[in-house]
This record gives sequence, structure tokens and C-alpha cells, in this order.
Amino acid sequence: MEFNSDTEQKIMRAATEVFLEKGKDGARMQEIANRAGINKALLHYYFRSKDKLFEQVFRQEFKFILSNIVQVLSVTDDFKEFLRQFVRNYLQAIIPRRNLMRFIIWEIAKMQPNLVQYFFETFREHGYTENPVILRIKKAIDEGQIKPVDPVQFIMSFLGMCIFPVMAAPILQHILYHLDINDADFIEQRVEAILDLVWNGIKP
Amino acid sequence: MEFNSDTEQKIMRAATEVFLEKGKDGARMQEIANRAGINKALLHYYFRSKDKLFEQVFRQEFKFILSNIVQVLSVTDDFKEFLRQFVRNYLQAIIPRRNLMRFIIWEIAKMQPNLVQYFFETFREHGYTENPVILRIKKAIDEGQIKPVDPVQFIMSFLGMCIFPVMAAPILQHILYHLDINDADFIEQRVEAILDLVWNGIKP
DNA sequence: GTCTATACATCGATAGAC
DNA sequence: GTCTATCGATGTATAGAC
Repeated sequence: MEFNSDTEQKIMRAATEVFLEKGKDGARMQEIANRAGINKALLHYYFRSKDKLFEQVFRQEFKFILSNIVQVLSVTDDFKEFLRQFVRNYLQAIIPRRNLMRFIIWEIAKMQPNLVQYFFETFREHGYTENPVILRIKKAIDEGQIKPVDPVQFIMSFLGMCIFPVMAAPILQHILYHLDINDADFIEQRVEAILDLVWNGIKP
Repeated sequence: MEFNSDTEQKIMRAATEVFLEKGKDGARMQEIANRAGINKALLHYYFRSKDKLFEQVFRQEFKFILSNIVQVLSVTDDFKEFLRQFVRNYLQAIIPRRNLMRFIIWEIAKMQPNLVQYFFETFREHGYTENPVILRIKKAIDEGQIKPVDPVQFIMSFLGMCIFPVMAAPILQHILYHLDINDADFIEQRVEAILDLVWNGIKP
């Protein structure tokens, strides 16, 4: 068996689509086969079972989004500029994959805790042994770039501001008028809104 | 048929548990019956179908959390104090129901847009014809209690800070050390963290 | 590798006795 | 109202021809 055959890729693409949309329980092998332009039997030939196929999709998507985060960490030494880049980069990755965060948050709560190894696997692949986001914040505090804040509380706030609007977009668009996540200007507007709100609270 | 028979209540309780944990697709009528201490046939006797049972559970939970929001809106005129009460009250409602927000965000994205009528139904029941959260923010701006900010952007940020930590708790607890959402002090610590971060960004 | 046909399990729903 | 027994549909997985 070739490692990344054309068919295998078509299946992974289709499976990613369906799983992200319907979730593991709602996804149907038949629908994945249809979208991949093949038949059900071939799915099992390549991936043995629905469980194994799901596992691969989840791993792929999870590592994608986490690598994305880790890569921005060392881009600039200026902390405010780092936050700006972080939001922009993260939203650019997340918004086109409309269901990604919704899917991950939903599915991860049903998993065994040992699957959190994905985090540290990815950290290690990028040369970190500890949570690098916490390290980055502590460094900014030590250097006097921001005032002393609880890194954990700050991470929860900041990630929430980035992720929630994307995840809840299907509802928000109906109750917050004129909101369009996919608008060309949305990302830059969101970047500025977050930084305006946050910076005064953490600047030294 | 009595309106709220004892059995009916037991079913609703069990169904709520299972649906919030497993989602609509992952939930099994058998498991709901087991947890309610009855058999499958009785489920259909009371609720006709899984769809109808789910619909009732979703409606109940959705209205619960939305009523909770609306009630705090008119508690105080001081906007900063309002924010504080909002966070506290919301977290108190959400945290004990560990899967509530995760469930709603997940399921609502799969629904027909017309189910967003639940929002305005609840708004109307409390005497509002427009989105009352936006109104509240606009009022604070008009009165000079906060500086002019985009209400939509602010709502996304603020809700994100409240909801995300609870929804993502299963992951966060593993990568943000010493974090315990269920700790007695968590809510007050979170309240202060959010207000510290936010207030400097919006005070006049 | 890819297909058709089918086995096997499970789930939602109903029939019918009490 | 509540139960047992079972039907019918659907979903995952496999057997076997090509």
C-alpha cells in the first residue's frame, strides 16, 4: 500500500468534511463514500473502521490548529504586536474551516483524557517541553511589557474572545444584526476590537 | 393525560442528562429509559418520537439559559456592577450544568434558522421587542458610563470570556495547570479577572 | 484496488397483553 | 399507564468477484 495514495487523500478530505459537520455520531460512512466518489467497502479497505477513520481526522485537525498557534509564538518580541498577530493568524485559520473549533470542543469532551497527549506531542515537535503560551506571557511580565496578570486567566479570556465568535457564529448572526463573520473586513475589525479592549487592561 | 406527571418529569430529567452528554445523534432511547427507571415503550407513549423529545429538551435548556441572561439586565443601573453581576450569575447557572453551553453551541448549528425564534420568544416573554443586551450597552454609552464601543464586538468579547472557559474546561484543565472550574473560588476569581481586564478598556 | 451483494448488529418505533 | 416482545429501517462491516 502506498502511503498517501490519491484515494486515501480523497477519503480523508471527504471524511473531514462530514465529521466536522455532523460529528462522530452523526456522520455516516455512506455519506463520506459519496463525497469521496467511491463506495463504502473502500473506506474499510483503507481505514478498517469508522473509529479509526475518525481518529485520523481528529488528530489531523487538532494538530493543524495547535501548530498554527505555536508557530506565531516566536514571531515578534513585542507583546502587543504578538497579540495582534495571534488573533489575525488564528482567525484566518479558523474562519474558513467553519466547523473546526465547534467540532473539537464537542468531541474532545467525550474522549479519554490521555488523548490530551496530542497537545504535548505538538509542543514537543516544536521544541517546547512546557506550555509555550504560558511561557510567552510570563516572559512579557518579566520584561515589563505588561503588568503582572494571572497567565491562566488571561489565556482563557483571550482565547474566548477569539474562538467564541467563530464557534457561535450560526446563532450570533441572527441576534447581533449586521454581523457577517465571512466579510472581508471582519478579521481586521475583530483584531482591533480585541486589542482595544484588552490592551488597556494589561499594559504596564 | 395529566400535564406534568411524575413519569414525564423523570423522563425529561433523564433525557436532559443524556442529550447534553452525548448530543442528539449519540443519545440512545434505551439509555434514557434506563436512567429514568422505565422502559423504551413508555418514552414513546409520552413523547411520540426521539425528535420530539429532543425538541422539548433543547427548548427547555435554551430558554433556561436565556431567561437567566435577561433577568440580570435590569438589576442595577451601574454598568460596571451590572457586568460583575452578569458574569457571576451566568457562571453560577452554567458551571453546575457542565455540558449545557457545549450542547447548545453544537446542536444549534445543525438546526433550521427559524429555531432562532426561541430568542425572540424569550425576549418577548420578558417584555422586550429588541435584543435587550444591545440596548443595555447603548444606554450605558449614552449615559457616559462607558466610552463609545461597538456593542456587537463587545458582546462577542464578553460572552466569549464567560462561556469559553466553561465549555473548554475538559481540555483546559489539562494544559493550564492548577485550573479547577468547580473550585469554590473559581467564579469569584473569574469575575475579578474579567472585570480587571475589561474595565480599563471601556471606562469613559 | 475497486466493485456488488450481503451479513450482522443496533436503534427507533409499534403491537398488544395486563 | 406500564410492560414484553418484536418489527422494520438503517448503519457498520465483510465476503467474494473482477
